[in-house]
Amino acid sequence: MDTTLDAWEILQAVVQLGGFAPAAKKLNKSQSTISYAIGRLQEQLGVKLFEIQGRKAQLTEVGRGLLADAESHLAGFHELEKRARLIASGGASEVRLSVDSIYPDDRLFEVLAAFSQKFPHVKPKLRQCTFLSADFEFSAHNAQLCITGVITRELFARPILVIGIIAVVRRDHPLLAIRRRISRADLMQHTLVTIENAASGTLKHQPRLLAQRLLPVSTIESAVAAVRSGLCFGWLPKYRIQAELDKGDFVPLPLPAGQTREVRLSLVSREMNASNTEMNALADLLGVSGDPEII
Amino acid sequence: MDTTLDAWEILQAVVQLGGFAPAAKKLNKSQSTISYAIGRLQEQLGVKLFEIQGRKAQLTEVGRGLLADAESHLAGFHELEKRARLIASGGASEVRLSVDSIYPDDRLFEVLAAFSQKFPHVKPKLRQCTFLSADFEFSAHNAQLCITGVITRELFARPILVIGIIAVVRRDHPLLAIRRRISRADLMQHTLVTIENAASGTLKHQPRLLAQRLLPVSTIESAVAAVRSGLCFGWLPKYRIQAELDKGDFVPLPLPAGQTREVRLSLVSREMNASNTEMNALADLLGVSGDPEII
DNA sequence: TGTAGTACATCGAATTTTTAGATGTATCGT
DNA sequence: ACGATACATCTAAAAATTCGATGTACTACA
Repeated sequence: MDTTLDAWEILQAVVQLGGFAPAAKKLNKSQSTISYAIGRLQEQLGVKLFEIQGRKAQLTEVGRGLLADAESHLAGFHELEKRARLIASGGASEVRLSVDSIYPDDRLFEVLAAFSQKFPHVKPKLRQCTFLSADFEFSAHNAQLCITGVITRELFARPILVIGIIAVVRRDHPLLAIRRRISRADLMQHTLVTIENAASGTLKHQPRLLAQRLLPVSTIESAVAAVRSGLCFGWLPKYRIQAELDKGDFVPLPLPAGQTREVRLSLVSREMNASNTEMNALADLLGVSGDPEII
Repeated sequence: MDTTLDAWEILQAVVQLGGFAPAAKKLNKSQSTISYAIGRLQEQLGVKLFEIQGRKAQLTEVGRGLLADAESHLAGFHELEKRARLIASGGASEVRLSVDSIYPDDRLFEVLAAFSQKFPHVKPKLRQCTFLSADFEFSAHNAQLCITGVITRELFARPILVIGIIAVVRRDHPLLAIRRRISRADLMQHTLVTIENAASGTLKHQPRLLAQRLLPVSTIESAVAAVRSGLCFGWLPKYRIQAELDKGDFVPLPLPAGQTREVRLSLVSREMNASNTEMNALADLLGVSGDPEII
């Protein structure tokens, strides 16, 4: 990393205040320091950030583009330092939770609300993972708790929820016109919506047929919408399409037995550490104590 | 800003490689430099990042939490430097576009696809603004082009699209049982879904009745879902609920004339600068040349 | 139980980076 | 043309970072 946070911050100040001298005054530095910092930043990046128009320095288009992105990350580090100092002063603690996006939102927020009420000073930090991403997201987010269906490493995992997945189509889909049991070959004839992980590979839990025509989407919502459009069939969590099933808009495909799927979600934690009261309370609310519910 | 990017990067390396010495080797620094940097970072943040367990330094829970956030922003700055150097080598340029979330997605991506095909080296940077946020988002994102319905400043704006907004309910909603013309008083009796800007105030284009029971949501999708649930009525873009209207699931409220709304989206740009070919091409694709379409 | 080896901390000197103040150059308003 | 403004450059001083050496605490192994 060549550039420094200070340099970007100086750039931001110069642009906001419209000149080197005001920025210098605000940052309690000399004007030459500002000039030096800007010059250095330009040199490191290899681009001109300012263009001298008359006696004013005007941000270039390139500079505008780079600064636009830099500002959010700059704010991120400010936030980070603030948080650290809050923690330092004993102000707050946090519990980091990564949740697979297949986990029902209402359930999640209900739990989070209950938790926040019980531990008002503890900030639950949530990260909604992409669909069925494995527990390595866990380490990426450095989460303490992770709700996932795919467990690859030797971690402490407890089952909490089983989500039924069924293959459905819109009520007027041609697959429903077939009178006999639907075979794999029948499915091959039609487009299947799949939920792809933006980052890496595709979903594993969906029984994939080779050479299947696929419609990749990025969220469960989009997949439901795709099926609603009548364009394709899809393997979807039952609870997410209950309304459509009740109304008769969506119809489950009459597949041979064994063709229903389920995702077994587990709560994964780093250690079976009993010492962290807050974490254990959250785990409890998420349902580790009882038998896994089936929806 | 007290901390430096270098310090965070060192922290990251130490955690990734599991020790001071390996991190030192990787970063081409001496071990004492690493030790100094970590010590300084801890001092600046006021928290212990590592705990010495035996002769190994173990990341504390606090450290894990802070690093988790820092990593994404760190990656952001790396990305930023990379991009700057790409631009420096004449590799690429970009067009930054901010779009109100009410703008139809399919239309947007169609335009973007056509644009990318025409200018493969130009990266269109997209930002989907929140619903009906004004053009000050424009400056926040430093966008060159902005599609918005609210124009507050003296900028160069050209109308491109008119989106019809209608009040709808689910077909079994009690409001439809009223035989006479629906009055304001009738509407007051029922819950209205509103799309709130996460950042600031609420939507202005919806005729708000005082003391109306409100259900605030954050996206148009959620608002549609709320109406679909039958819980409330809502002012929604017609094009987004066409399917529901056609099927008869949603029914427009028979309001007195003048109670239909529309959002007039304009393409706003900083200057009427004719020099930027790419920007003008994108503007063209977005429909500035013809009359604004009405949907 | 002693000894070699590993891992991080600390120290002091050398180096590098950053800073301020003075000065230079170009531009603007009058 | 003049003084004022805005940024660039120069130089010396101040601050920080860096390194290698050494110190301390622990582990593993004999």
